[in-house]
Amino acid sequence: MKIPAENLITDSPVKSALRSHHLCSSLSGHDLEKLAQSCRLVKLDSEESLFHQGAEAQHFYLVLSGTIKLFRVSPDGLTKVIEVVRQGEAFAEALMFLQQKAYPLNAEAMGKTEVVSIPSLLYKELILATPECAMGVMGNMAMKLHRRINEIETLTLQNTRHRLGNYLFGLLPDPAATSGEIQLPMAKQLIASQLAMQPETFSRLIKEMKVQGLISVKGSRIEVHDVSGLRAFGH
Amino acid sequence: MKIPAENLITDSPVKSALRSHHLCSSLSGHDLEKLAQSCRLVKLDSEESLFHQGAEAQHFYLVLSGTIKLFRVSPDGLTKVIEVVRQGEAFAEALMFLQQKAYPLNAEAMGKTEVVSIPSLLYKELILATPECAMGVMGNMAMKLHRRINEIETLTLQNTRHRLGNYLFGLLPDPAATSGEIQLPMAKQLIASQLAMQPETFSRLIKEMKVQGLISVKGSRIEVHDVSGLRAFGH
DNA sequence: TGATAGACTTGAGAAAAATCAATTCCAATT
DNA sequence: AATTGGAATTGATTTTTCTCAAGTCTATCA
Repeated sequence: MKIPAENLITDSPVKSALRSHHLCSSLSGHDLEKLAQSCRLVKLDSEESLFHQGAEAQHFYLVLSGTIKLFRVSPDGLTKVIEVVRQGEAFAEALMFLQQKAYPLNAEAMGKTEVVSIPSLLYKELILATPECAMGVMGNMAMKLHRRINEIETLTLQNTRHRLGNYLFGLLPDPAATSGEIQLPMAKQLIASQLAMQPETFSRLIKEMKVQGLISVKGSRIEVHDVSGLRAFGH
Repeated sequence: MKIPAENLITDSPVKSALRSHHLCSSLSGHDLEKLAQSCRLVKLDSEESLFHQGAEAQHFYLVLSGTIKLFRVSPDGLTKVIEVVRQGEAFAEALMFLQQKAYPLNAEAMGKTEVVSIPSLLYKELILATPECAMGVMGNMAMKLHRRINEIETLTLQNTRHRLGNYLFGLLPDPAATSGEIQLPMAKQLIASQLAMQPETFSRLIKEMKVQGLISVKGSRIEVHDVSGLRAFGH
């Protein structure tokens, strides 16, 4: 299952984006190639429209860079934003699965944005051609769903201490051990925003953990000395 | 597509649970019947085990009532809770889709719990037999995913005002109108916990909205007078 | 090497939200 | 109609978290 280096180099951004998305990752190399050839890379300027509600839905989309706003416009001209789709996410795919023929909303770029336009019909054919592939897609979606549920559970934890403790605990390689080492997966401010707190609060809580002897920190590496203490952090 | 009343009456809890779950709702009446006949209703006492890690995975499950704890046990005996599955949710289904043969974790009831045990093999057969059905399942999963993403976005909104405003806004029948009426879908304390705030805070914020003239409240019905004000509540 | 920008940390005060403690309200039951 | 229990509201107080402002640290680049 190794991919030769030369393929990686000549890989188009479109193809590698497809490959890494959960809707396409279980396609065979051959099918992926075929699909990629029918996809188009669409570059949008800020506020440029991608499709309008009511238009025929023959494609679904994957955001390569930038952001897409999905919104509805009522008869009296007011708009409701339904969803904001960020890099790496797909949209209008539920539509395809549910056999709907027209887009029920508008899509418009927020800032310069690149999306991959994927032909729904071909995608469905390829997915359904092999049962393994269809199962693979469902499996990926099921896993994503479970992960989302966990994220939601973390966020509904009462206070910031709780959330941070829980988050760090989740990063431990072996949560059953009494100690371990964590590599933070992104900038601290980004983690803070994911956990719905300010960077300052994040920093202070980390310090508090240090003072309590639960952890020690070198840059983005965190050494956890007391796993159960970490879990209990903030009651 | 009407269901005769007598069917509804004789409907077993198992069958109606299956029907209303997104993994099964797109099965035909006939297939659903067939699947339901191969399912078992499993009643568990508190702390009773459903399956152990390493056991052969021939079923996936749907929680009818109560709660299931999914956890792993490390060599040194410490347990890590991976997920807590509540009423109405399925578990071990990702496993099935991904063709894994053994459960990678343990499942145990937290309090008296009823689950439906669904045979993976039969389910897969039925789902794959008709492309529409497979598509339907994927569509449902895609929609669920989008909904979760929205929930997460609501929860990462900075403050409680924001979250409540956003939540109420989402309940409006016509978000484009300047006013409208909302029926709260559950007890206020439950909504509060979903929005990660205390019931008292919920109550106070509702009052604040009333004072500002944005809404008026009669029990669980809320009349929204100023939709844009509601959206802007809390900046 | 020094300059610079961005990320991170720290402090102090303000604001938001939680907690604790009473009520009040409401619907179900007697 | 009175009783009761849970839900919801309200007030007072404490705690938590945010904000703003000032620094420090670190990596990169000329």
